[in-house]
Amino acid sequence: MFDWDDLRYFVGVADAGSTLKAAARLGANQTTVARRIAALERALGHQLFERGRAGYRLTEVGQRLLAHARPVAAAASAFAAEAAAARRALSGTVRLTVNEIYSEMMLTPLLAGFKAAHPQVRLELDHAHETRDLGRGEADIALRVATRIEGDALIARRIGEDRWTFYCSAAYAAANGKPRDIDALADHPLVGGGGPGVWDIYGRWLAHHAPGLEPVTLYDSSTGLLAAVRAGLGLAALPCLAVADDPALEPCFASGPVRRALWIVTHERTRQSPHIGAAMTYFGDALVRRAARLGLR
Amino acid sequence: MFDWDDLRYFVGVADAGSTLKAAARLGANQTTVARRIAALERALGHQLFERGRAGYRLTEVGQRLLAHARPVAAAASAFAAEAAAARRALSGTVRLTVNEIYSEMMLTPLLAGFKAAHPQVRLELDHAHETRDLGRGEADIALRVATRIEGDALIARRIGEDRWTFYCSAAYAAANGKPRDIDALADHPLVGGGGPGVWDIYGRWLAHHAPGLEPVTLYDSSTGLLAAVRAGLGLAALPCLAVADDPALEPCFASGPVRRALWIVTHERTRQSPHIGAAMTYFGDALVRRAARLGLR
DNA sequence: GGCCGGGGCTGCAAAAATGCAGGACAGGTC
DNA sequence: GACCTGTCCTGCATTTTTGCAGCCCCGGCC
Repeated sequence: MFDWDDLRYFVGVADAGSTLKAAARLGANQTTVARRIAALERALGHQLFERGRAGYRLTEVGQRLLAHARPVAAAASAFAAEAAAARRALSGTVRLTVNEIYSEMMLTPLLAGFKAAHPQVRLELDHAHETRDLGRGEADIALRVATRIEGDALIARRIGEDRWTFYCSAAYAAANGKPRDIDALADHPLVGGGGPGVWDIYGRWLAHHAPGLEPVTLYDSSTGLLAAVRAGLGLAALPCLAVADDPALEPCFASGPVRRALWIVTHERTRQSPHIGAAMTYFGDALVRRAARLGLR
Repeated sequence: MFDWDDLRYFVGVADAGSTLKAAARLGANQTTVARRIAALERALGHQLFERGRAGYRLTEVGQRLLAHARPVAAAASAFAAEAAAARRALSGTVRLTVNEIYSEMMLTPLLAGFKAAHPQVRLELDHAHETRDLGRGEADIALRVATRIEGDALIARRIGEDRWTFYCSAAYAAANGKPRDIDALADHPLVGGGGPGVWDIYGRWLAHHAPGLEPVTLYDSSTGLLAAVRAGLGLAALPCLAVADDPALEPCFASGPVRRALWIVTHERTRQSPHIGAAMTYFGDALVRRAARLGLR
């Protein structure tokens, strides 16, 4: 019987294209990766990869077997996520996943209050770009933008509408004035990027409504994007819920009708845990109040 | 990250109940099994088992995680089956799974002819009691009893009806006479068993139609059951398709109306392979002819 | 044409996993 | 009460795996 752990290397090398890159990603040594692959090939009786100077390329058999190795990898990572979730549940930790652009302005000010109200709960903020699977236990609570939340056993509470508006810094507005509509946008420099989750929405809107316009700079993080706008580098479309009360920013004009809303979401199974329930209530209440204050119900 | 291979030991110990039994089943040393479990617990940060004098008992967390470990094990064994199927395809091997009671009389006489017609094909006969999953590549061709074949991409060819009749040996009939119907059955000794697949059908029929009757002997294999009937030990219900042309056996009376049929089945994906196609045609044709000869269309 | 970087392979020493033998212990059995 | 049997754990020698340090090869670039 082959070593199940070798499937990790199999998938890793197939995805990375070389044992060197795979080793870096898997946190192992190139030699080890090459040897695990060789061992797996010996055990299975198949050559999985074609060795070339350019790297490891899947053989036909390898390709076919890879399709069956992926489910193993998926199941193994689901197992790991479940173990992590159980560990959090036992240690009173709550993992909250949220795009960082919403995190800084909306969540950070609430953390001290939450800590004071629930001193025994440890909070982990997860700003990963990927969407976490709550059903799998990859996170306990998520802040999500969607028209509505779909999922087997997800419990979602609506925070408020997710309106986006073009913003510039107060200093920029004083020096250059503010555009009043899309057509005036061409006379102002645009700052783009913000990472997936922001640029997905913002960039797609730009491409659709103002096809000629190119941002002068692209940031890969939303903190960078925000900092650039605050520093007066130019304009960017930003979610009102997150930045409407930032005194350094001034709204120009709304970027269109609102279809989406921001939701706070958890999983039915994990909501029973008192820590997670407490966090849902605390952050849910506070965020709903915030949305009402900003007129974004 | 934990070692995926340790999940094999996790599931093994959970099922076996002790590291010693698990080690025997997994073909490893008890010490190794215990140490792999300890390593997994360390990596996951959870105690999976309660150690006691009587063996390893799952903790609550262990139970919960076991439910997520099983899918990994299932995916891994599907991967192994796929690799084995690919190996067979490349080496020109065909694996045919069939209950042994059908195998001896129906298939064995055909093997020499098949070998002569297709000398390059290696044939593996699999008499396992479990049903093989053709979709997973656990076998290439199956002989199955069913009212109809259901499955995603299975190709099934009907051989003939699966009628069952009570048989005894010619010598037994000469000495004791033959029962003409169910009611006369009580005056004759019954031989039971035959392993799963035979006793499932035969035993359930007995329990339903002749509740008081107990077999004098139970065999766990169908070769044993057949040999006992041939030796004149008593009567047994047997599939006509398999034994109707056995000169040593005499039919008594049919055990009921026929709902099921015997099918030869393969998977769409594997049928493309010339070896498997050749075997399907050869055995399918020969078995259909046999069924027609015995009047069991 | 020399140089550099990505990639793979080999030899060797260190580290880890494995199997074996032995020991302990609880629960039956004669 | 002596004696199995099934179970787990520990210590030690052996085997296997791993990581590191070189070394080779090839293609692109200055």
